[in-house]
Parts: sequence; structure tokens; C-alpha cells
Amino acid sequence: MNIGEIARRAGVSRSTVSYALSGKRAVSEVTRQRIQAVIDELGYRPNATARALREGRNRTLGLVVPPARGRLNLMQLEFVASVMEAADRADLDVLLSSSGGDHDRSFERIVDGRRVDGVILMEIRLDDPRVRRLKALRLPFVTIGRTARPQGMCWIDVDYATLVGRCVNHLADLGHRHIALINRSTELVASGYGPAHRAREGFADAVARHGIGGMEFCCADDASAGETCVQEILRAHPEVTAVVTVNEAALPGVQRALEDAELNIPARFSIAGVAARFWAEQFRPQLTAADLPAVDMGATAVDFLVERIAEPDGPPRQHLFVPPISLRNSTGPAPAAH
Amino acid sequence: MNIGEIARRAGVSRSTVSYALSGKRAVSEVTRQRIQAVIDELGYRPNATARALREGRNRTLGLVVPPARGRLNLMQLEFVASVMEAADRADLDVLLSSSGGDHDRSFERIVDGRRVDGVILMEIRLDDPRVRRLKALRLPFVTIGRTARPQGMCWIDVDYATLVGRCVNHLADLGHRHIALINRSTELVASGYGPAHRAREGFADAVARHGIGGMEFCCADDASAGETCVQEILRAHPEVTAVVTVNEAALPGVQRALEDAELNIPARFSIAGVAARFWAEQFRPQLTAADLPAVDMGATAVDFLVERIAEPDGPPRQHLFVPPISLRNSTGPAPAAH
DNA sequence: GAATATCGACGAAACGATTCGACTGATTGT
DNA sequence: ACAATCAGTCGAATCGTTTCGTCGATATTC
Repeated sequence: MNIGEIARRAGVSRSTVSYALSGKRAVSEVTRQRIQAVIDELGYRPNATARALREGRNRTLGLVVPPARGRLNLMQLEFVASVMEAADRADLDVLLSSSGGDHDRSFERIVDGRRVDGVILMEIRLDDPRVRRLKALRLPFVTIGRTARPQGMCWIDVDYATLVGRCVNHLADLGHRHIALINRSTELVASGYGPAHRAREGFADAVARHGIGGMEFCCADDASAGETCVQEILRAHPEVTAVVTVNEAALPGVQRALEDAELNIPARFSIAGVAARFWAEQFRPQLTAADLPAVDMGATAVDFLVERIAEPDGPPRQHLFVPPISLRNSTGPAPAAH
Repeated sequence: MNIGEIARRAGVSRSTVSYALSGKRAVSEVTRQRIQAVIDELGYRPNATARALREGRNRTLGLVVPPARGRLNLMQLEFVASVMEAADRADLDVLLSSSGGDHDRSFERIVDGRRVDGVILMEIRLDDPRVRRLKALRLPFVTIGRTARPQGMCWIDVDYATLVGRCVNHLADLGHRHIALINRSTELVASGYGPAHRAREGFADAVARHGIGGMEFCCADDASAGETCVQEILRAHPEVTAVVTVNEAALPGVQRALEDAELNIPARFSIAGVAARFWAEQFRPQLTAADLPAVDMGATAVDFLVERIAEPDGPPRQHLFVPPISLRNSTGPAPAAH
């Protein structure tokens, strides 16, 4: 059941059927209705592949997610969901690809088979080979996170430096004088993961500004690492009365370690950070944290990409998200020194 | 940079380039190398859309996930990741589509634009309009979960009835005589969600077999619903000493409510169920539960689908997963009656 | 009333690959 | 030595759309 068959049964030419459907040229009302009747009867829908070939675009965007190895997290999940929703609104399909490993077959397939009109790249590294690839292919793309030299590119990012800085400010205002940062894993830092680097910088700046003690700890993205990380902090720096965390996956372990050390939150210990709302609310007491705006980010990424596909040489759009810090119950005045 | 350009520069015809690449006909070694040199120089990759049009297949499978509304959960996330991985191994791309709402535009686009060679349908209902649609279009598909009449279809599912039954057996063996089931939400049950129905049946059968008291409670898929659900159970049925749960998202709330009621686990209260390993390990003490085998399920679904695409009229493959129940620390002997 | 728009429809040429049949030399078999 | 095979290549058709140019027929304009 292709357009030729419809044309034959309606007694018109293929082009007339096409114009009747697209409305790009006038078609008399009677033939239009005759054609529509045949279409309804046979349940014809134009073949998307043929259309894509002819039009030179696929009405599809590629979404490159981190490989399953590195465990997609809940925040990213929410992001993916919101990208789908936004793409759907723009009548675009979403082709998934995981990448970040050594041998990114699906990335190659999608990108150099020209299966997509544009790409959203998650979990970008400061120096990212995929970005170079997309630039070389002149395929429109938007990155979630920035490379080291983000000028001239299209990206959205979360301003970890500012957010971590604000957390430090908040804790310092409450009288805390020794604060630890629970950052992401050493591997992630080593591989040039922007948020981890910028959290580090924002933290260092803020503690320096306040003239207070600050120490950074890297921590793998899971609960048990969070537990040992806190134990380590408490052992090596008993003077610490508050932590800032950007490692949401470690939170359950952080909680356990603090409970085991009988450090009541927020009476004897404070904690603030950046996390998806799910994790912040899961914490007990609920975590004072900047909630990652996954839904906004997904919608914005799609908007930027659509715009760039329409106008590949337009000005590159960029947006830094600085979500407000939701005051919950995990921070309080520093305990009196004993 | 299309195949014609390559042919021109290599001084051969387009068909020769094609045969050199596919190996479907003999090409002399010297011309093959000449062609390869041109290809390497220009970085040519065949256009996937044109190939798809000609070959009549897209090397793409559709993955239909529940809409963002109904919140994709971690187990589903793991499933999606494993589908991607398996598809990648089979050199297939994955086109995402969310569906389940009233107005499934992306499902329509993917399915009747013939953008995919087959579909994996998650979160199937006992009577599902999408299944009828796919059958009518004669598009190969595999469902995750069964419809009410699953004969002749391709599906995989988790045997909730058996698993819940085994949990009841386990608890009964430990001496528990009054057990509650924490099922999924009433809406989900009402909409004909198979796992919820089968959990109910398995539970009813098992408590009857043991001649013990069993009562079922529906509970929305979130922590606070879990909390009120347990409070309700304890209030209305103080004789209950154990629960079986198939509602992983409610677990954190269940935990809170039991803690608040000062019911130590497993000394004074036991709990077992079906859950993704993440949730089971998140529970304290860790939950005795059948771990949902998301990774196996994803790989199996892709296998079945690939097979069915290759042979649309072959025998429909089906598989019921009955993952073993991992004994952890949340179940113990029933407390002596007081 | 002749020149000129305008409308509605048609045919053919793309888009970029794959594949079938045919053709040319060279090799083999008898 | 003549037919049969075979390796290597080419041209043309095809997949299902969209769109450009064209062309009657009717309507508009001076």
C-alpha cells in the first residue's frame, strides 16, 4: 500500500496524492475528498524512510546516553524522559545510542549513517572525541555539559561551581568552620568530567573566601562508597561539622555512616548539596539541596537542537542552569565546639 | 559524498563500489583496494536511509516505554539499558517511543511510518490496544508482560504468581500466620496490569493452601503511599507479623512506618517480596526478595524479536522468568504470640 | 477578443543505495 | 579448437516519496 496504489485507486497521479496530503499546492476539493476516502479505506500512511530519503532529513534526533556500564542514574533517566516528551511535541523521534566506551558502535552507526538530523550528547567530557567527530561531520548537536573550550558550541549545563559555592556560603553562615566536599569518583575526575571539576573549583573558591577549612574527597557513585567516605572524613578530620555533596548516589551510604556515628542531623552535623529531588527527599531528614532541573534541561536541549537544525549557522545557544537551593531539614547551626 | 562520487573518483561504476563493500559478488583485488583508498580518503559511509528504503528494513527496533507520567522506574531503566546493549550487539538501533497515554503520537509515528522492523512493548495491559494495532499491521513485536490471551504471541514475563507464592511459603514456614500483601496501585489493578493481578492470585492461592490469614492492600508507587499503607495494615490488622510486597517504590515508606512503629526487622516483623536488586539492597536490613532479572529480560526480548523479524511466521517464543529468591536479612521466625 | 493570470492535474526527475541481467575476456574441459 | 564456465564489470531498474516544470482549461483584465 504505497502512494502509487492510492493514486491508482483514486484515478489520479502520485503527485496529486502527495499534494493533497501536504497541501503544498492546490488540489480541488472533490479530488481531495476522493483521495482521502481511499486513504482512509486502505489505512495508508506514507513510508517515513522514503520521505526521509527524498527530503534529506529524518525528523529524528539522536540521544547519546552514557553506557550501561557507568549506570544511568535517576536524574539522567528523568532527563531522557523529558527529552522524549519535548521531541514528541516537536514531532521528532528519538534514536537512542549509548556511548562512552572504547568502541562506540551505535554512536558510529547513528552518526555516520546520517540516521539523525541532530544529536544530544549527555555526560560530556572536558575533552571529548565525540564532539570532534560531530563537528567534523557538521552534524548539529547540543551537549549536556561543557567541554573545556565551549565557545561557539551549543550546550546547556548546571552551574556546579556556583551551586557548591552557595552551599558553602549557607553552611558558613550557620557557623560551620570545617567543611568537607564529597565529590564524584576519582576516575570521573581523572577523565575530565566537568561537573566534578567545577564542583571542586567552586568549593575551593568558597572556602577560601570564607577563610574556613575545606577538604575534598572523591567518592565512587554508590552507597557503600559513600559510607566509607564519610567514615574516612570523620576519622581523618574530626573537626568537620558539615559536608557538601554532589554525589547523590552515595547519599544512602552517607546517611548510614552518620547514623552509625550517632551524629544527629542537623543538630550535630549538617549536609547540603546538589541532587535530583528524588534523592534529596529520600534522605532523612530531607536534604537541603539544589534540585537538578532535569525536565527543564531536557526541554531546553531539544529546543536548542531544533533551532540549530533549522539554522545550522545561527548563533550557538547556551544556557547555564542555576536551580535554587531548596531549604529542607538537613542543615542547622554548627554545634558548639567541645 | 555518496556512492556515485566514490565510483567516479575510483573510475568504476556504482554497482562495483557496492559489491566491493558488501562482498556479494567478486571484485578484483586491485579495484577493491582502489575503491577502499578513495573511501578512506573521503571518509564515505553509506547513507542508512537509502539502504533502508532499498532493502525494505531499517535495522532498527522500536522500544515502547511507559509515558513519563507514570514514572519510569529503576527496574525499567535497567531493562532499557540492557535492550540497548543487546540491540547494539545485533547491530540494531533503538528508536524510543513512549506510549500508554491517550494520544500516542510517537507510537503512531514509529509504527505506521514503518520506521522500525519490530517493536518491544513494555508495561503491557491484559487487554492492550497497541497489541491489536501491531497485529493488524503485521509488525513483529515482543511484549514484556502478557495480555489476557497470550497464546500465539511472543512475550516474556516475570512469574509474579509463583514468586509471591514462594514468599508466602517462606514466611509460613517461619511460623507467620497472618500475612499482608502490598500490591501495586488500585489504578494499575483497575487498568488490567498483569503483574498486579497475578500477584493477587498467587497470594490468594498460597495463603489458602497454608490455611493462614492473608489480606491484600493496594498501594501507590511511591514512598509516602508505602508509609500510610503499612500504618493502615498495622491499625486494621494488628495480628499481621509479615508482609509480602511487589511494590518496590513503596519500600522506603514501608521502612519508615515499621521503624516508627518500633517493629524491628526481622525480630518482630518480617518482609519479603519481589524487587529490583537496587531496592532490595537499599532496604535495611537488606530485603529477602526475588531480584527482577532486568538484564536477562532485555537480552531475551531482543533475541526473540530478532528471531521473529527473521521469521515472522515461525513459532512464537515465550519465556516466564522465575528468578530465585535471594535470602537476605528481612525475614525471621514469627514472634511468639503475646 | 486577445493577452494574461490562475487553478488543477500530470509526468518525470530526483534522493542514495542494492541487485539483477548482460556483456567481455580469460580459462577450462574435452 | 570450440563450447562452456567463470571472474569482473557495467548499466538499468527499483525502493516510495517529494517537487519542479509543464500544460490544458477556465477566469480575469484591458
